Amino acid sequence: MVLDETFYRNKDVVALARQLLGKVLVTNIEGKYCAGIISETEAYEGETDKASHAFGGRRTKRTETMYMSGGHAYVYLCYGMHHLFNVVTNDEGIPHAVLVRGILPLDGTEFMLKRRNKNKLDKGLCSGPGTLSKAMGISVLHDRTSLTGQVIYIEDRGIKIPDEAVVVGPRIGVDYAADHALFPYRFLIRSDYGVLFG
DNA sequence: CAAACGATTTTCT
DNA sequence: GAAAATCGTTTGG
Repeated sequence: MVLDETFYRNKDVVALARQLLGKVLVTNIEGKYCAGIISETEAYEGETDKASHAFGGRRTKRTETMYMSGGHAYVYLCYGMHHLFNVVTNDEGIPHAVLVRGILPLDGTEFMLKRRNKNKLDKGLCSGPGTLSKAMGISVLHDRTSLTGQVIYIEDRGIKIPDEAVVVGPRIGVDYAADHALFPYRFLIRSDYGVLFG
């Protein structure tokens, strides 16, 4: 089934980040169908989170997307060259979001390889927030896209990730957030957990 | 209006 | 392991 508003409006962004593991991210971009299992996420707890763009209730043209109601895409450019894909959560006015940092290729891998200029499926195809966006065809053009539409959405295909297969730890690349960078808001599927490729 | 910088990736040593 | 690539957003004058 396709996840709907009920899922995205969850008030606990950290719990939602955990629940996204094992869900399937689908894109229909440029007429190409691609899908992958979400394997790594990070929660960004809006106004109270130093690592969030919306810390302290900051509202700018860019961060405005995060104040939308849960179930929209927040995509922005990082380091001048990487498009990072986030899922906006909670109700309108509350800037919570989950950064998707990694997926495991499922469908449309040929398109992903082409977009990434690669020949064969390797571990690095979609293993970072920038590379997965590139492989899936997601760019800043998709900022504010509804995740309950046809272009980008997330499905539950019944894949369950047990707690013992999940690694929880501090977030990456947010050292500037001092103590908040240490919060255990990062979730990833253990690399040796073989639901997928064994 | 100018300057600094970042929720990163790739490449080279 | 280190460093470069690269540009929109944000911040300060």
